[in-house]
This record gives sequence, C-alpha cells and structure tokens, in this order.
Amino acid sequence: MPKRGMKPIRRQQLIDAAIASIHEHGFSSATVARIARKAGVSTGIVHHYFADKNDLLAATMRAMLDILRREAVERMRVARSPLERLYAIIHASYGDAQFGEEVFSAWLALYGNARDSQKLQRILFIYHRRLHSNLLHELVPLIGRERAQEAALGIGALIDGLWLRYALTGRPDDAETPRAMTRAYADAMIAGKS
Amino acid sequence: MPKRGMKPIRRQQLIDAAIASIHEHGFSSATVARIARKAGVSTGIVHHYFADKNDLLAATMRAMLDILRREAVERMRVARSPLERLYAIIHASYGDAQFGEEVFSAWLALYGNARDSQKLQRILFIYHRRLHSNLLHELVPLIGRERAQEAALGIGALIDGLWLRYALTGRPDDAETPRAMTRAYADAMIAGKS
DNA sequence: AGTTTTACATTGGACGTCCGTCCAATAAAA
DNA sequence: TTTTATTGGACGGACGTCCAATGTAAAACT
Repeated sequence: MPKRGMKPIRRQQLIDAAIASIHEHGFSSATVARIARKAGVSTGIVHHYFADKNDLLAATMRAMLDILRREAVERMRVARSPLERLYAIIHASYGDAQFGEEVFSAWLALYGNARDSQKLQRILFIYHRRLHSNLLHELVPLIGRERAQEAALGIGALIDGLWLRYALTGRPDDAETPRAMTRAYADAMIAGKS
Repeated sequence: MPKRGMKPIRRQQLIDAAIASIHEHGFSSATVARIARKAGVSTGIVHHYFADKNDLLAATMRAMLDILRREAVERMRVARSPLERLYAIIHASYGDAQFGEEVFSAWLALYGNARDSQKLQRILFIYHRRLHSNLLHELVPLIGRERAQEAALGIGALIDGLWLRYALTGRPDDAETPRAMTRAYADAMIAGKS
C-alpha cells in the first residue's frame, strides 16, 4: 500500500479528521486515537507526520485560517472600490467553506483552548490582527484614520459575535443573513456621525 | 477546625479557585488537584461538595451567569423607559464584576468546551435565550416585533463579539468603550430604516 | 457543668483508566 | 538494497474518583 509522497495527503486527512472529531465529541474528547481512527490510519502515523498532538492542532487551525484567507484574497481581487472591498471581506468572513457546522465548533473549541498553548494563541492573534488591518485599510479612505479604528473594531466584533451565535445554535445553512447585518452595520458606521 | 455550615463557603471557594485555575493555565490544565490546592483544601473535599468535576464546572458557569443576571436586574429596576432599560442591559453585559481578566478567560474556555457536556451546553443556551429575550422585550415597543428580532440578534452578537476581543487581547480595564459602541449600534438599529 | 454521642468536615493516598508518545517490526515501492 | 509508509502495542504518567481514617464542633444526656 505505501507509496511515496503521502505526506501532504495524510496531513490533510488527519486535519480533516481532527476537525470532525472536535465537532463530534468536543475538544477534550478529541484524542489522538480517535482522530487516527476517523482518518482510517493507526495512531502511530500521527507522530510520523506531526511533531505531537499540539502540532496537529496548530496545523488544523492554520488550515482553517488559510481557507478564510484565500477566499478573502479571491473576492478582493475583483472588487473595484474601498466599499466593495469592505463588502468582500465581510462576505468572505462568512464564507461557505467555513460555514460548515464542523468547522464552526472546531474553531470555537480552539478559541477556548488557546490559552493552553503558545502556538494556538499566536495563530489566533495573527487572525485578529489581519482582519483588523484589512478592515482598517479599506475604511480609512472612507471615514478617516480615527473613526476607522473604531469602525474596524466594531465590524470585526460583529463578525465574531454573529459567527458565535450561529455556531452555538447550529444554523450554518444561512450565511446571507449575518452578511447583510454586518454590511448594514458597516454602512451605519460609515454614514454615522463621529 | 471543622465547623458546621461550611457548604456554601467551600463551594464558593472552589468556584473561585476554578475560575482562577482556568485563567492561569487554561482549561485542560485545570485539574481537580490544582483547583483544590488553589482553594487551600485537599482533593477529596471537591467530591464532598460537588458530584464530580463537571458538576463543579457547571456550578462555576452558573455563578458567573448569576453575577451578570443580578447586575442586569439591579440596573433595570431604576430604568424608566424602554430605551433606558435597553441601555441598562448593555451596561450590565459589560459589568465590572465580570470584566475581570480571570472571569474572561474562564468564560471563554467554557464556551469552547461546552460541546463536551450536556450541562454546560444547556447553561450556555439559557444565557443566550435570556439575553435575546430581554433585548427583544425592550425593542418591540420601540421598533415593532419584526425589526426587533433582527436588532436583538445584532446587539447580542455585538456584545459577545466585543467581549471576545477584549478577552483575547486582555484589556479588561476599559469597559466604557464597548458599552458606548454597543449603545451606538442600538441607536442605529432603532433609527435605521428597513 | 461535665461527659458522651452524633454528625459533619477533611485528609491523603489507593485504584483503575485513559492518554500521548515511542519503538521495533513489517511491507511495499523505488 | 535502500528508502519510505505504516502498524499496533508497550510504557510511563496524569487524572478523576473513591474510601477508610481522623479530628472537631455542636448537641444530647446525666
């Protein structure tokens, strides 16, 4: 069975299995054995492709962020104005790819357990900084640097908050409602006084 | 040393210790032994006052929600109009008592690990339902039932989102900024068309 | 008031379980 | 023959839970 160049395939399989496991039984029940079994491989293989369990978890989180990033880049490429690019970021933040229920709970679980590991904390910090920076970049030409700061904070928070609500109530099929609400909030922040 | 009626005292001590432990070393490192040691008691006592570890965790979460609830009730008692009561809910949601860094990370950790336990999930669900219901009750007389639904969802989400940001960046000293932003959002939702 | 009894508080370690990690062995492709 | 992929179990450690033993304050009794 063994062929060469299995590395990227197995890594992806294990990442997918990790997401599914966290979703099904929760973070603390997502053991190496369970993840391996769900991926259809033995437990030993995990440590052949990842340094340890935490490394797999970090890779899982990075993979989720990468989906998000790629979708945002793609959508911003075709946008032609700051407002359009702002909408693109908002649209991508509720991207279909990550609007699956599985990715939801996995993301949330890693959120809650980030304090355990320096690595996870760092990845999370990068996500926040990038989202804020992207929002800020489009907002500044619209409303100036000062008000853009607050607007970026608010829009980012609303994205996370709506996300959280949908993650917990488990209604991942409807991505357009939170998108429209976030756009409306952005409009209000842009039009609003001070 | 043992006196009668230690039950409420020890329970509170253990709950406080649980919050502190989760904050310091993360959720998965908050073992029964560590919590007990931080409370200054032996490990056995934990199972004398709580059914098991999960029961202690659930009680911890309930205690945090109770602080929130009491503060909201207190503030709404003196409010005289729907808008004032809406502001009271918003104010209480960033209450000083729970704006401590410790409570922050504990809350977040329990969020992320809610899927493990039916109990935690239920408590979290109750919190969301209550917040939404309270917001809705004050919004309906202002903008009608239909638009109130969306406004309540958005305000609740913004509260959670801003909370999350402050929890992760760890800046618990400034409670007034998120309050003002949430009030501004509420104003926009009330004034806005659609 | 002094003594006994009762009920509770508390300890600290034993027990069984489960987990992450490691490793020797095997198998297949190059 | 060499390299890579993969297995499955062994190992040590950590954790939650349980329990027998001990100490003490309060109540009951004489």
